[in-house]
Amino acid sequence: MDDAIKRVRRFNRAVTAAVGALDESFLGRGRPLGSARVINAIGHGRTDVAVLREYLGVETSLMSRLLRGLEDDGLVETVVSTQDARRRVVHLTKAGAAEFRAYERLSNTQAKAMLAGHAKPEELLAAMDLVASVLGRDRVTIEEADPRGDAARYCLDAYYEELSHRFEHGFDVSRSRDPVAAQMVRPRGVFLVARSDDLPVGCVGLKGGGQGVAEIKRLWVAPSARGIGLSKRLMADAERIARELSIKTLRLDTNRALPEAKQLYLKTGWKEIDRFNDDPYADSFFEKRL
Amino acid sequence: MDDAIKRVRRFNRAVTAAVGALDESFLGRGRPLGSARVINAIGHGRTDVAVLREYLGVETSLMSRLLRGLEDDGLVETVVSTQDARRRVVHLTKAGAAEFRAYERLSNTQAKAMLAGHAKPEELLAAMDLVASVLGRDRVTIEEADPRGDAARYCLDAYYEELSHRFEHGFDVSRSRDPVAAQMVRPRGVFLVARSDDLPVGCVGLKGGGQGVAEIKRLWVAPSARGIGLSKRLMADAERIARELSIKTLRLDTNRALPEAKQLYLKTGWKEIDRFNDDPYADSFFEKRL
DNA sequence: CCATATACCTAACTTAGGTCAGGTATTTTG
DNA sequence: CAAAATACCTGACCTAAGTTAGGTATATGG
Repeated sequence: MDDAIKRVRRFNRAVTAAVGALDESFLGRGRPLGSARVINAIGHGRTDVAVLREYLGVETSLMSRLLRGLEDDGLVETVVSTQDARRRVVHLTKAGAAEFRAYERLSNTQAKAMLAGHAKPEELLAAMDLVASVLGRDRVTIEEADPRGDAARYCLDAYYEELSHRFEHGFDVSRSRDPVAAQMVRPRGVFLVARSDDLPVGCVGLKGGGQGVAEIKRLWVAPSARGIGLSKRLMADAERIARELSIKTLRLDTNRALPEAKQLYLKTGWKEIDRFNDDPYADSFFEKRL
Repeated sequence: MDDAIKRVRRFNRAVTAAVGALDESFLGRGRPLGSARVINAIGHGRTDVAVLREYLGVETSLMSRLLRGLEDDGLVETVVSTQDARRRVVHLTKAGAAEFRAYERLSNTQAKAMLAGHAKPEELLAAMDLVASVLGRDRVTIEEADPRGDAARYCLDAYYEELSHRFEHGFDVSRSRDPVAAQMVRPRGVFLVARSDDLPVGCVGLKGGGQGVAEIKRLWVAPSARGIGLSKRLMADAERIARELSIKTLRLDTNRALPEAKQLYLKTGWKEIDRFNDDPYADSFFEKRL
C-alpha cells in the first residue's frame, strides 16, 4: 500500500511536470494560455459567452477582457443573441478560424509524437484512457441521446464487438431481439449516453413496451471507464426516468458470460425471474418493481 | 489513427484539468504553489540552493525571493556552505518541518483517495506507471549505485520475481551464478540503476573478471518503463563505462524465455558465441569486442 | 408596469510568477 | 596574484490571471 501511494505520487509529479509542456504548445503561438483556451473552446462549438465561462471556469469580468482582447486582434466577433438580447454569441473571424486550425494541428502533432515514441501504442492508449477516465471520474456526464445518433452508434458498435468476443459462440445482432430505436425515445423510453470529455464511454437503453412495463437494454461501459461505478449511475438514471414515465415494472435479460452485470443487478434490488422472451443470447432474466 | 489522436488529446485535457486540483492541494495551505514546492523539495533532501533551482526549474532571482519569503515566515534557514563559501545550504526549521509533514499527509491522502475510488487499483496503478514513464521519458536518469543498496535490491527482487514467472521451471537465485556484489563495484565493474523521478525502473550490472574481460548481468527494465528504449540506454552506458575501465571483451548469457533481450543484443553489435559458463538458466551466449 | 433578476461590460486593484540589470563575496584560472 | 568565473542577492519592472465594485441594457414575475 505504501508502494502504491508512492506510485500515485510519482504519477502526479510526472503529470504536473508534463502539463507545463502541454501548456507551452499553446504559448508557442505567442498568446497567453487563457486566450488560447478561449479560441479553442469557440472553435469546438462553444459560442455562448455563458457556456464559454462555464466551460473554462472563468469569471465574467475576466471573460469579457479576454474576448475584448481577441476582438482587438481581429480573431473573434461578438453579436447580440437573437433569443435574448442580454446574451452574446461569439464566433471566430476568418483570421480566428485560421488560428484555431493552427492550434488543432499543434495539438495533433503533439499527440502523435507522444504515441510515436512508444513501442506498443495500443497499450499506452489503453493506459491513458483509463487514467483519463479516473481523473475525469467526476466529470462523466450522462445525457439523453438519439439512439440512432453517432454517439449511440459508437457505443453500440463497441458493445456488439465486445459481446462477440465474450460470448462462447460469438454474437450476431440480427439474431438478437434488437430493440427498435423508436421504443427507446420519449415518451415510450429513452437512450442514455455517458461521456467523459465528449468521448462516449457508456450507454443504456430504456425500451418502453406499453402497459407500464419497460426493458433495460444495451447496458455498456467502455473498458477504460470500468471500475468507477458508471454502470450503477447509468442504471440509476434509467430507473429515475422510468419512474418519470410512469413505468411500474422493469425487466432485463442477460447472459452468464457477463457475470459483473448479474452481480450489479443482484446488488441493486433486481429479482431473478423466469424467461420472458426467446432471445437466444439470454439465459438470465430479472425484474424490478418501481 | 485519428481515434488514437483523439484519445491522447482527451488524456491531455483530463490531465490539465486535474492538475488544477492537484495544485490546489498545495494552495489549500494558504501558500502559493512556488513556495509550497520549495518546502517539499527541501523536505525531500534537496538542500543546496543550486540543486533546488535546477530541480524546480526556477531562475536565481526568483529562488532568492522565495527563500527570503520562507525565511521571513520562519520556515527555513540558510547557512553558508562549508565546502564553498559562495554556496548556501537551506534547511527546514521546526515549523518548516511541520509544514512539510502536513504537505506529505495531504499528498498521501489525495493519492489514497484516487486509488480508493477504483475497483481494480492494481490495473490503475500499472496504467499510471506506464503513463508516468512515457511522460517522464526524457527525465529517466541512469546513475551508478551500490549493488547492495536499496535501489539495487528493489530492482533485483523485481528481476528475480519476473524470471521465476517467465522461466518454464521457475528461477532460484541460489542455483544461478549470482554475481558477487564486489565484482560490480569500481574499479572492477559497476552497477547502474535507472530512475524515473526517484523510482527505480531499471538496472544493469557490469561484473569485472580481470584480464580485460567483463560480463553484463542483471539487465532489467520495469514493465511500466518498457517501450521507451531504456534497455538500450542502460546497455550503452554500461559499455561506455567498460571502455573507461579498459575492458576489451564483454560477455553475457541469456535465456530463450527472454526473446526481446536476445533481439536487442543482435541489433547492437553482439555476436553469439559458445557456452562459456555452466549457469543452468543460460542457453544463449554473446560477446562484444570493444 | 415596476421591482427584481439576469447577462454582460468596464475600471481599478491584487497576487503569483518571471525577467533584467547590476552588486557582493568567493573561488578558480592563466 | 590579478582577471575571470561562479553563486547568490537585491531592486525595478513586466505579464497573466483573478477579484471587487459598480454600471448598462434587457428580461421576467407578481
